[in-house]
Amino acid sequence: MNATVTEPACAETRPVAESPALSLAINAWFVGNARDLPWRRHDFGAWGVLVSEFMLQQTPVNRVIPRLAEWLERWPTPGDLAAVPPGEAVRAWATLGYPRRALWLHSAAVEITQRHGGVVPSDIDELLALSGIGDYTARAVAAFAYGLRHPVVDTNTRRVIARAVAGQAEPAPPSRTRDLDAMGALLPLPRGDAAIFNAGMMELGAVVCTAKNPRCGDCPIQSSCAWRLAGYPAYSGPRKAVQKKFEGSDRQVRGLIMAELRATHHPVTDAEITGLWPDPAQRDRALAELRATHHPVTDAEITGLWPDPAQRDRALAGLLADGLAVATGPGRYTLPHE
DNA sequence: CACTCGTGGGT
DNA sequence: TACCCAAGAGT
Repeated sequence: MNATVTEPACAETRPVAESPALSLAINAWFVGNARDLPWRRHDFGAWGVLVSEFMLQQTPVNRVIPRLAEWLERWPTPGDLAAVPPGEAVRAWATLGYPRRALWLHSAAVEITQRHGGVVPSDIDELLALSGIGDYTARAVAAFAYGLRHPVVDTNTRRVIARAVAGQAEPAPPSRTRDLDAMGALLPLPRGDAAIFNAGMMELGAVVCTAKNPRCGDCPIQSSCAWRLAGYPAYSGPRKAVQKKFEGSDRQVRGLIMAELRATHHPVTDAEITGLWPDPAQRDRALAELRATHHPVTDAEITGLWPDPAQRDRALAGLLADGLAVATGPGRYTLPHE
């Protein structure tokens, strides 16, 4: 690590890379140009950071911000979330996408409550043991919530390293050890500087060194960027797998069923209702009204969502297998309520 | 490892 | 219009 650079520019593998110039320039830029995002507030807390990281997995910042605020207002601690049924988390997740994350976040809250006394752990391995937390999220929480010195590598960081250090237009396919080593070699020694550098690399990749149409003229490291110095060579590596078309896909059907499930509610028992109000006639009228809008999703409704029976079956089976839907009776489904 | 998993904005 | 892309994780 941190070997002193004694060779001039001809050492092709690492001329600029291990010089501290990169982190110095990026940190200076980040301090002056970082977006004012909620999870960067000093008092945001580890739970808030963890929730934000779950939401930010594959969902853009702008869509996360309002859901995150609602979420933390409703469930200010892991224990608050752990106390409600998982379906409530899925409903509050709304249209952020990939609703399994809501289920996993709920599970993580339960695990934090049970195993860690309701305190978000700071240890990488303990974080990795939580549901829905992988290499990126574990390190992000440790670094951003607790200020610990770990390399944090996301898709932005990988792209910045590929360009600025390796001189390539796009990063090679992700490789855990190689990516962590590459970032680890660039990471400043002081904890605080390391945390800023982790965030700064991500920020640079998010707002300047973007996947398409990078704004190289605004880049704080343009003068040392290996990609620029090489004349912006085009990417020549393996082609990234093209995302399958969403329109008409099983995924779209899942999404439609999920939207229906989010609009439903846990079936209330007669006993619960009896306890709410003394007058039976009034109870029945209120219940009839509720059933018109709040009821388990029925097979008939699902049939109306999509014409292809095979796709409907696959989508529903997938949701049941994932625990995003549960059967509450023959042909009746709701979000998980236990 | 390749594949799957939502949703919506940008170009 | 059809892609492309987005602070990944689990199987």
